[in-house]
Amino acid sequence: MNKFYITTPIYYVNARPHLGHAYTTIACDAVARRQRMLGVDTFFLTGTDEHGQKIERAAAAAGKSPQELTGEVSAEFRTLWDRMEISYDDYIRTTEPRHQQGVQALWRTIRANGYIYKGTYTGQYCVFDELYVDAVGPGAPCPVCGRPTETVQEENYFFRLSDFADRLLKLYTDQPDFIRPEARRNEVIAFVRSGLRDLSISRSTFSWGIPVPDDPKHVIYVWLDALANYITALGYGSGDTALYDKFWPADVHVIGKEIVRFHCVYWPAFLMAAGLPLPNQIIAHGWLLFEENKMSKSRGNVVRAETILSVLGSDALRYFLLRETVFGQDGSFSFDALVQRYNSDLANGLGNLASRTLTMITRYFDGSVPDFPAAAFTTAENEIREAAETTISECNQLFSEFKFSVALELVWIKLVAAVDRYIVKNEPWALAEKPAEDGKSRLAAVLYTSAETLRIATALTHPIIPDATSRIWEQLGLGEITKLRLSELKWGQLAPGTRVGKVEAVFPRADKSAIERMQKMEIVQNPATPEVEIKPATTDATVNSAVRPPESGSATPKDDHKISIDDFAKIDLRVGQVKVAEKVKGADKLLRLEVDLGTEVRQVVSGIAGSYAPESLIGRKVVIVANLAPRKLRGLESNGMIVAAAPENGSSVLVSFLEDVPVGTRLK
RNA sequence: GGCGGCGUAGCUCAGGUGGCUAGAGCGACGGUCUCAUAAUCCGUAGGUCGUUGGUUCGAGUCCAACCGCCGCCA
Repeated sequence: MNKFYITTPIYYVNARPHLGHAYTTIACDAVARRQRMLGVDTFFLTGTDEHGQKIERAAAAAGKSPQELTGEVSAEFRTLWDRMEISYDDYIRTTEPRHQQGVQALWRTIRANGYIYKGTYTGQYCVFDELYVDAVGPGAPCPVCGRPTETVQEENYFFRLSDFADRLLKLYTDQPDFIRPEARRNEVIAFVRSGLRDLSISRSTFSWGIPVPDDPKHVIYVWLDALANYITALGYGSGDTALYDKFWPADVHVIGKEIVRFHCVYWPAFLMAAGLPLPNQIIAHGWLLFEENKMSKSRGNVVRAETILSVLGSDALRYFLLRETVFGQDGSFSFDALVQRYNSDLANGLGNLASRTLTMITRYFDGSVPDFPAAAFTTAENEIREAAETTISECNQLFSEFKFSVALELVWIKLVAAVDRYIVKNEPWALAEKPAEDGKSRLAAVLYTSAETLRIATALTHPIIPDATSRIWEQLGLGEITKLRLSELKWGQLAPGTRVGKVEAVFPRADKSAIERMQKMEIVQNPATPEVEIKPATTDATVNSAVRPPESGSATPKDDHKISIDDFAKIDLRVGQVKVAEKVKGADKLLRLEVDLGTEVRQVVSGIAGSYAPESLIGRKVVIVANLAPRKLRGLESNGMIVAAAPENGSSVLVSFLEDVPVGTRLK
């Protein structure tokens, strides 16, 4: 069957799209585009994951309905993909009826096969990770994210994951390429070998999700919901399963390394339980680090793709991400490296080669690809030709292994740089001066060889840099590049007599100001430094350094703003525990809290109602400025204040501890 | 703590089963051409191959310990 089905994860809409999302999606797009160019019937799916308690709460905090919030963010993702020339064939949202219907059908099938039962769970739950947490007591932090967990007791449906350990291990053995890279595969095998417990697959403590069939008090666990998108988008569980019949199982699910377990353990088990075919491969890439640090919302160092798009264009971003990083390993991003790559590889490399080659054809042959006698094709030409032919076949292999960086490097070394060298050695401008007829035919051979190599390099890189290569293709006089069949690409297909178009730079050089412009845009649009809401005068470097991202530019504290340790010691920061929390009537943003400081219980009024529901705070350990002068807010006396980070989007994030700390402990 | 991985030129990385003078790309420095986007091309840069011991005629390449970094352990 000549088909290819590739997927990105569906992105969780609790965060705005950033470079990490772009990275996954670009890699999939490059592969999908290449498959289409090979003539394979290709289906490329992406979408958004929109259910769960986290979304429900985020929406409440933003004063929106979950539908409004998810609609907005989902649209943002889609807009970004369009700007990045992502050629997805379908975009699924888990809130769509077609998905809900498919998920419920999947549930029913698994249940009918006897793999779902009802049980009770008591313990800690991390809302952020949508995760039940074992082996920690009440109030303990989530081992994954460090956020406080909540104690819950609920009746749930469970999935008999424990039945699948043997079948999963057999799968990993029989299909060694099922999980890649190798390191991830080994981790998964170790995990499964250590024993599988049944998995809770329903929630009854919130309602933003897909109802469990025949028991609508429960909603289906977000991961079962989300993973199913890979089949519901194809029509599984609907009246029209034509796409499903044609494209399932997927050829490859591309994911980030943080969700390996869900895709390599749970998903195959769900499919086995439902009696459905398994995907052929799951490939996990690494993280994109920003100047050595993990990009994350809480660090405030998330880089938005839009910034790069607006300054350098989509090809620059696509090229950089796939060239600079080794797929599977963590990669690092910086504006500096981006601009350097752009200039050295794209502007000075491919762009300049196109420019000089086409200009010479225009100048010396009146804009028409020259013909030449066979005798003019010498050893030098033959070397280039052979390099082009081997590169074509090696690219096939490298792309199929997701080795984008190697493939691109190869094209640049074997084709782009080789032709630049070839041109200088053969000096077409000098040949053009020669009056003799042999000079003319050599000139023709040199320019034909250059143009033909340019054509092949353009064809091979089109899946990665679609925009510029389309334009080079047109300038070569070849029309629509999408009509090209990569499977038939070979040397000599450039027809003499082809009229080249108007020569225009496809990658204009970027100057240093590009870096500054991008940095400035990030700082304005993505206020990187959450300010610690103590008091302006106490924004001391020692307090702030923990949350200050590197290179936050203008935020560097000036010496004359520094304070002494004595100044800092004036602030009495203490650990307290919230005993009572309630809304202050008539005030949207205020909560009245009673906080136990060990020696006394204080009343504190805090403007965090937009970010936290009162009930979610009870029992939580917080940091209190204990010696703040009392102040009246809405008639209530506030004795102290709660320390929270205050990102500029208006929400607040309370300071908390990863380890347990006794109430009353002084911070210093 | 258990299991696994990594540490090679300023930067990013190659270096199956041990053996020519340890490589590539980028950057830096010097030079050149002029078709081209102040692009190209040529040359140079002399890196304890994390540390310390082993095995061996010979070790980035095998073994051990140690240091540092990272991943997985619901």
